[in-house]
Amino acid sequence: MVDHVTAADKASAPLTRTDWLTAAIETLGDGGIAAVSIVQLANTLGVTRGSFYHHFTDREDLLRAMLDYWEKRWTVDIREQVGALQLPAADMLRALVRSIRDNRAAEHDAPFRAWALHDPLARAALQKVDALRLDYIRGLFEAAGFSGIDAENRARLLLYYEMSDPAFFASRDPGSENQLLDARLALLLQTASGSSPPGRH
Amino acid sequence: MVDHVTAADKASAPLTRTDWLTAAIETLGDGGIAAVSIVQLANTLGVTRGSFYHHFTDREDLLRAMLDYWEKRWTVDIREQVGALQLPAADMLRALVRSIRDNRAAEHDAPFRAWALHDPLARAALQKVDALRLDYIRGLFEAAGFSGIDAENRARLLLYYEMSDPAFFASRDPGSENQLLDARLALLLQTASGSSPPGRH
DNA sequence: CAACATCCATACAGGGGTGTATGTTTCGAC
DNA sequence: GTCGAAACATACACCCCTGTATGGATGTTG
Repeated sequence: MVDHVTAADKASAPLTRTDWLTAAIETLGDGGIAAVSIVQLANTLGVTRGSFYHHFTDREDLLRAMLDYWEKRWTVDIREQVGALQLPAADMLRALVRSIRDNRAAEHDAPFRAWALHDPLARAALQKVDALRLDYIRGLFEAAGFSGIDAENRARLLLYYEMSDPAFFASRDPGSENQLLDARLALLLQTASGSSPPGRH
Repeated sequence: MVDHVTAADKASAPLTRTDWLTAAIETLGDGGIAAVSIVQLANTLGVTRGSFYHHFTDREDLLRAMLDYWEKRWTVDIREQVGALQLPAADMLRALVRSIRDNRAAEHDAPFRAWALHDPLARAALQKVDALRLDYIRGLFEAAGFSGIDAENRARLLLYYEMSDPAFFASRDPGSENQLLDARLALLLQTASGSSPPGRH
């Protein structure tokens, strides 16, 4: 989404390895990993497959490059959000959720998640990213005063919500969306001081 | 002599449309929708493609049948779980979560979810099932005394957790798993601090 | 036993994809 | 200007898949 491709459109601007990469990731988002075919990418880039095999050795070479790119992109983004604000944990959680929504993170890595379902390479990359995200969120909840199982639960509840909601029930009006978010954060940041439910234990 | 019409294994037991269906769904779980090819299914079933085109008109005919089967299976399962127990809502929620885990529901419909990402047919079926599930869970939270945005949030938090956790961080020891579950239900059934506790029902 | 439908095999036509080997153009360096 | 590498085109061999047309086997029924 970042690099405005230097117009490999009309004039003969020579393509780079990154041009193929970004085109492949975009195609992954549109049609899944099966749609990431060399001929199709060559068509959208306006060249033939001969160009591809100059920049990559294999199709697997491209797939690995896609995963590396995606993985590093997310580790970088995480660190940005970590270092950016110096606020109370509750506010940082709110900012994080907003950032996830604004960047359409859930929609963006859904195809990677689907890909990882049947490809060990993609699964390995995904597990790294997921672990990083959960660690960060758990740390925020711990900074907010929770610990142990409680922090773990709250972190997972928040992570899963933000990753799943756009895929499950997409596009509600932003008004009720914000209301839901506020109430949700209040619930997840609530201490166990009140009445406890009739659960065993 | 012994004509158990069960498994089309060795002798020439004629295949049914359902045999192809279940084989297709199993293949979907193993390799995704791209792996659901007629030749491959014919190989695993021990016949040629000629048999397929006797039971189905198209590949799309098979895909639609898979979605119908899956959709109806889940509506049936939901109704079973609705009518089964007559307990307080909190206990029914706990039973529901156990059922989801025991049936490996999340793992089972992950390939459908991935499929729906790039196929409008699958997406339509998935949205029906998701809406049904959320309605049911929200109803349980409303029976537990929550309402409006609060019930909606709690229902989604629980649904997303159960659908996501196996895919994100698979296979933890069952001990801490149960601890997490208890604490999570306690959190989701907790009332706002200071307000009057909700009577059940 | 003959007619008929069920179930499956075989053969053909076509499309789309990967890899590889080998030209062809373009452009900068010396 | 020529040499050579970069960037791409072309052509070939091969694989996997779909759809359709047609034929063969098997059982059931009157």
